[in-house]
Amino acid sequence: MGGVKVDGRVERGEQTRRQILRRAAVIASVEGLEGLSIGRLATELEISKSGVFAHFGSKEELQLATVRAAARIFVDEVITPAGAATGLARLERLLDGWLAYSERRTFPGGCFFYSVQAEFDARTGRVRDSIAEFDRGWVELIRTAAADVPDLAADPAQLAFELVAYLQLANARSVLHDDPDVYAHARAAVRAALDRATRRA
Amino acid sequence: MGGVKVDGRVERGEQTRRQILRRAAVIASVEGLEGLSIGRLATELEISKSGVFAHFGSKEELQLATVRAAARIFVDEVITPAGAATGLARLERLLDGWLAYSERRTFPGGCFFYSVQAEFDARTGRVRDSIAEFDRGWVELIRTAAADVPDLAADPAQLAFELVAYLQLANARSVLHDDPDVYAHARAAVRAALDRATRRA
DNA sequence: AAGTTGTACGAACGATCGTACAATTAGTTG
DNA sequence: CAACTAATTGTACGATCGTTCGTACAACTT
Repeated sequence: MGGVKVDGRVERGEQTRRQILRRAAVIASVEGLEGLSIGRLATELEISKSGVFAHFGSKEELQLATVRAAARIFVDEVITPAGAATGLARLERLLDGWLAYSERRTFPGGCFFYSVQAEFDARTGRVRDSIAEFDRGWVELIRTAAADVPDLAADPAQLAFELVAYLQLANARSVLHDDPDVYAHARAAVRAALDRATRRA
Repeated sequence: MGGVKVDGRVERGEQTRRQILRRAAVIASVEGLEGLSIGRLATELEISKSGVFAHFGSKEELQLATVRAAARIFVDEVITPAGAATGLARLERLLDGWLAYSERRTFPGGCFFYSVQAEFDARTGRVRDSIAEFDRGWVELIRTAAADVPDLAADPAQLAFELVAYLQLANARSVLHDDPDVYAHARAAVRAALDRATRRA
């Protein structure tokens, strides 16, 4: 497809940009999107500070681009692997995929979005808005997946709330206490909730 | 008693200190404990920057004192009101008390500890340790209260995990989306979980 | 009264923050 | 080759950060 125009300069620039954003997402999952600084990013990547800055034009744009980059990683690691499954299988694969994504520390600070949500939830501005929108989409995805389970004996929205709660707390407590065992609690809670919601009357 | 020694200077100092910490907890629930700056604190309270600093000697000590101050508020608003209740009533009062504490925005950024946990969970140091210890104590309190429910038909640790998960997600989503309705989801989830765990075989 | 203690202050420190802009380098064209 | 363009750099700025220091003053002790 139209990949004929290959300007080596632009290509290199985009690669640098990807490299910056990858590192930015890693840092932000630990230090937050405010703790993420352009100077530190430059030092760690051995790029000039102005070189980093030029790619985004402002810190807010860097933060927004970092959120988008993390969202792509999230989709690749959690949503895409669920593939074309339907019904209960799809819901299970999404939940299992999320727990695995959190547990394997795709981001060193645990789930990127858990970190930045808590950081920006009480603020205003475009960064908060983009984070909130992503969260809405994720919960809506789980709710829809739940609603697509045949003969569901529960309110999909209520079930989605409970399921997402288990995932979030497992991530939070595992990071805070260096305790991998909480994932077992989360998996047990997920299994029990799905059993309840799918057992035939 | 023994409150006979009343050094007016010390008294005034302690009042200033309390005033600083009250504001610090409010700010930190929105901006985080790192976003909390001594200069801003001084400006808002109309105290000199060095005056604020002198009370703590370092930013880390200010952060630690802020965590302790927030912990006292949390105890006053959530744990003390549960009073001397026992069994299921105690567990219910703790959970309801927490949801009310979050919902009424005792701290403008929602639960103080949710905010700072997410901020410090992947870091190291005394601030993170004190936050982690507080969280351990809270979950342990819920687990113990659950274990004290007569004829409990569930593993207390597992039940505590699920209950705390509902509380945390309600707080998180209500702040992020300015949506008070999530508390209804949390209350329904809590009620259902307690019903399940206490219905007689 | 004189001396001591504790709080609060103002000024300044070096470091780092985000940002601006001109100069430079590397790659693409004619 | 020169002309052009896009990515990157160096230098500098004003602001703010946490921190240090010497000082002022009120309140306590003797």
